[in-house]
Amino acid sequence: MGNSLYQNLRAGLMAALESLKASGALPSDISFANVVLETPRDATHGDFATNAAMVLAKAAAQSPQAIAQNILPHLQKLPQVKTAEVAGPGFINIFVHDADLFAQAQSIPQLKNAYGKLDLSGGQKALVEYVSINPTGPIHVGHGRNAVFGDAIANLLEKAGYPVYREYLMNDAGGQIRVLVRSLHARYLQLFGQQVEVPADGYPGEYVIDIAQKLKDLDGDKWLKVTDDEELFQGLRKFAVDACMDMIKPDIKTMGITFDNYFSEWDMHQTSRMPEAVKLLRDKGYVFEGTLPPPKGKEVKDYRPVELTLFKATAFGLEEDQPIYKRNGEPTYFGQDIAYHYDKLQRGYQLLVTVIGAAQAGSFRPLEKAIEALTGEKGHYHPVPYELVKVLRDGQPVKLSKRAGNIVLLSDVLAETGADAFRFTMLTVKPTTLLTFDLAKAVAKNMENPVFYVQYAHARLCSVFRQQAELGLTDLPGLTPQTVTLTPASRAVLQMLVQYPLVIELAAKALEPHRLATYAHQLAGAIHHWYAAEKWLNPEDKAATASALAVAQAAQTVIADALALCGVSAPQSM
RNA sequence: GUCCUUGUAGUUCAAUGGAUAGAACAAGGGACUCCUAAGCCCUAGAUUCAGGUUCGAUUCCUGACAAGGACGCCA
Repeated sequence: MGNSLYQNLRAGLMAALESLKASGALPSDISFANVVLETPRDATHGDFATNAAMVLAKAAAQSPQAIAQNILPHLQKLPQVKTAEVAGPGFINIFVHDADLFAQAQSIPQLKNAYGKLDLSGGQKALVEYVSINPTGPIHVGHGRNAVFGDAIANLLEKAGYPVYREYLMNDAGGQIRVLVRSLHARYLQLFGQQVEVPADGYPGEYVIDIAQKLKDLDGDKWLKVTDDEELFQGLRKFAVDACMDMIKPDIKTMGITFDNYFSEWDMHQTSRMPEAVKLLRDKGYVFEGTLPPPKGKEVKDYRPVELTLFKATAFGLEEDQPIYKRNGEPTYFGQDIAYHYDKLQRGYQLLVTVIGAAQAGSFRPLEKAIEALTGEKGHYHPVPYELVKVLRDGQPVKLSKRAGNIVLLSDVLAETGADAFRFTMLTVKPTTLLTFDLAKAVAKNMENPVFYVQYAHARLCSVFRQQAELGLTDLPGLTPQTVTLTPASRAVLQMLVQYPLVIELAAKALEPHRLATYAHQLAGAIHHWYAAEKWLNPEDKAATASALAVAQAAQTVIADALALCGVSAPQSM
């Protein structure tokens, strides 16, 4: 994986530390876990900097200065390093040769999207589960946030070297589907002129009428006389679910997202996954029959203790045990979730990522413990909570609720902003921030959207190469490290390109794709700055032109790659 | 009452424990005879409060205060 200057340099730093350990200059039991090679904000602090001396000082019982002085000679011996110096409280600032920076630039266009590619998987396969909206209605804006993050995380993990499987969990077996079917049937009866109300707790949205119409077109009056709830559920479940998925899938497609699998919970329950998982947990002593204490949050008048099948979450330090089956024998959501994740594990995935609404965030802890119990290992389950989107319409917050019917549909927003703008806007903000999405701004003033700033940088680069062809500036000299000319502005761009692998690594490890968007925006800024500061195409100075274009080509590769990971297009012109 | 998330510029948001806390919009002021002005340059403007850990805290811990959310066998 030594295809980047950054990775090579970090390897050199770690080797230096190891040799100091071997020579006795550092204690033999010292840990380098907290040592980082970073890219300083301030360019005068070097191309790279490390905190090694400071973080090792205590364990080594030496001053940061003394350790730094020991490390320095090793770093200075590295071929890429021009100078290395101790600064501030014990930073080691490293400047590399322009020639090495430039060599990196030249290699990037050839590497294409292999540049920044890592192998962090450790042999693990990743399953990223996202969107997973209940098939009971259309997608709203908040769900779009889930989709954008899940897809970007999947892209990011692939870049980081994981085999990635993208999955949508269809909750097509639960109580909400029964509610949907009841609502559908009510609408269906209305189409036949019957005075029936949609159930109070049902889905009042108009889309249910459309589905009812389809049902009428398809089956005629077949369901007119049917009154038995269970018979209706059995008969109409799949039809209702499919109709809702038909509303959901186009929006997913519009965003440029494809899933490897739509996982049906109903289908899973036709298999023995759930009993298998429960038996496994029972055999390990984590499942038992017991009663739960009364709920704490609110007064429950009709509370009666009932014996249920429980998961022993308290064995893992949680407050309460969790029911796996309801009193009527149906699995609880938690129970289904155990089975579903057991299924993921059985399919050979070890890194289980789920983009999950913050409202459910409290419930992922028991699941985390259940997976721990199943595997005997920690660290398989990685929930990524995301907050709701607060939508402003005419400056007033709009409440998002499928049940209330006053939702802001994702398809409406996408139609107005476009997929690129929507995705990038969502990605510039970390998922745990309660995001305020101002419709007026997103729609009317989309010229101010940061996505255009980044895409424009890419388009400008493309434009320069078109100009180059028009000017016939094709007989450029081959460059050697001696003939390379870097200016402050082009060097700044190059510095940003060099840290790309680090950005990938940090974003992938933290499952935080918004860092990519932030990085892309910063890189675009450096490109615009450079573009305005200097003219790249200069027929009078072909060596300088060649240098500039080599950096520009590398920049084009990286910004296009970063945009691709975000799921955003990189236009040739705008 | 318990738990989760979040408090950064007038506003919307950034900042792997790191050096002078960055952008954008809004405000004020500039620069094209020149590769795309959806761009560039300059000015002003912020870490809720109090402790603690650390060489170093916006970041980690504790406690206030504030906002949003969850709290039976609902998904």
